[in-house]
Order: sequence, then structure tokens, then C-alpha cells
Amino acid sequence: MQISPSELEVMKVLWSRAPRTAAEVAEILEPQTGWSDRTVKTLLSRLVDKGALSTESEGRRYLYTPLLEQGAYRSNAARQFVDRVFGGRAAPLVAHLAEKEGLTQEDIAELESLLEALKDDR
Amino acid sequence: MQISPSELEVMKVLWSRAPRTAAEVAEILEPQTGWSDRTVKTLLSRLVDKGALSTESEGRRYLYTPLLEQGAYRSNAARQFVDRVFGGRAAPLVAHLAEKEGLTQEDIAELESLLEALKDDR
DNA sequence: AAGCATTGACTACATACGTAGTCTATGCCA
DNA sequence: TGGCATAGACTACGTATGTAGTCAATGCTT
Repeated sequence: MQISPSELEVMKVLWSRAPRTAAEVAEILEPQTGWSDRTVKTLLSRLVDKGALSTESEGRRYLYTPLLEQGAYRSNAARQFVDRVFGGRAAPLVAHLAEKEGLTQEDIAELESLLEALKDDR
Repeated sequence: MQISPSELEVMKVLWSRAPRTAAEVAEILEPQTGWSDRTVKTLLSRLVDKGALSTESEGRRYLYTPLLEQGAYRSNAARQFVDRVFGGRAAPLVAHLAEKEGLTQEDIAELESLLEALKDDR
């Protein structure tokens, strides 16, 4: 299932809390995106068609809830990206991120403990 | 400058060695992609339009050479991806890659020395 | 020298995406 | 209870993308 960049913004809102109505989602997105409520409704419909969201009727409105979980999406997206752009190797990816202040000290510390955990897990 | 997935495959061939003719690129890509030579020519033209490739006439043919370097592309793509999907944080990205055997022992070792270097660099 | 194979240029067309507009039904407020 | 605001459904339309087809020019081969 492919989620477009605009659709992803909608998913993020619902990942942060769900269920929500179309109006709520539109209201949250408006400041950052400037999208009209029609635009948001279109994106919601497309996401339902794709199976990324489920709906539940509440009166004459829908309540939208993610079917695709953020973790699952991220894992897939990360793998696809690393495969497509970095030939499947994660290390060069991190190296590129590190360029030009791309990694904060917190990032580095976090990655270190992550690697520790991975080694212990071996 | 946005490079589509198909266009990226063409860039990879030219990043591996350049300059090359359209026929060469098409021949290299055919086994993996099944694309006709027309398709490859279209992709090459679009990449020239986008400024990602330069051409040099050789007789009635062109020799194609990357203007966009692989390193620059990767840095940009990595940053965009991390921003879009992971809110700019690299550590969760690596954590997701680590799931399900996503990182080999070599990856882990490579990341460790990379982090060491980053710390020294501080 | 002439034809043919091959090249780039231009055209094509279906699907996805970004970004709405219109239409119709319906629930809620006066 | 009737009208209106609003919700979803359907339609729209320009651009990007995937994937070629056609055409005209031209360089190489006989």
C-alpha cells in the first residue's frame, strides 16, 4: 500500500489520536497546510479506499481510525527507502544524515544505546 | 529537484560509470527492468530536462553524464525522508530498520565506528 | 551514392497525486 | 416541522510518472 506525502499528513493526525471526524482532521491540518476541508475529505476517502483507514458511522458523519499502524508504515517505508536509495545498507544512510549537523548529540547518544541493545540481543 | 523511482534506476547506472550512451544504459537496465529502449530514452530526456544529467554530442548520439552527484542526491533524499516520515529523528529510523533482521552484524559494526567518529569529531 | 538502421524529438495515454468544486441527502436548530 | 448547514459521494483538472509509439534526420555500410 502506497501512501502519498499529502495522505501521510492526514495519517499523522489520526495516528496522534483517533477516531476523529473529517472536520476535526481538516481543522488540525489547516494551519500547517492551508488545505480546504474538501481536500482533506478527498485524502480521507482515498485512504479509506486504500485500506489505510476504517470508518465508523456516527450519525451522518464518519469517524476515521487508522488501520495501518504508524509503526508498520514506518518499518515498511524505511526498508523501501533504504533499499531503493542506499542499496539496502543502513550505515551509509546514517552517515549521510550525520553530514552538516544532521544528527544532534541526542541522536548520537540514542543511536549508541540502540546499538548496545542490538548487540546484547545477539 | 525530484527524481522518480524509475529515473533513479537510470541515475544509478550512470553513477556507476559515465558517460554512457542511451543504448548502453538501456542494455544494462533491460534485464532488471524489462524496459524498452524507448522507455529508457524518455527517462534520460526527463533527467536532462530536470538538470540531473548533462549531454555531450558524439556523432549523432549523446553521451550522458550525471550532473547531480550520488552523494548529494542521497543526502537530500535521506533528510527529506527522515523529516517526512520520522519527524526528523534518525534514531527511530534505525530502530525500525533493526527490526526483523533488518540490520546485519556488519551494519551494526559499521554504525558503531561511524558513531565513534562522530563523537571524536565533536 | 543510396538505403537502412538507429537516434533523438515529439507524441501518447493510463494512472497517481494535489487540490479542489458540485451535488445530493440528512440531521439538527429555530 | 421545515429549511438550512453540512457530510459524504462524485466530478474535475492540471501535473508527474510509467511506459511506450511514431517520425524525421543522419551516419554508417554496401
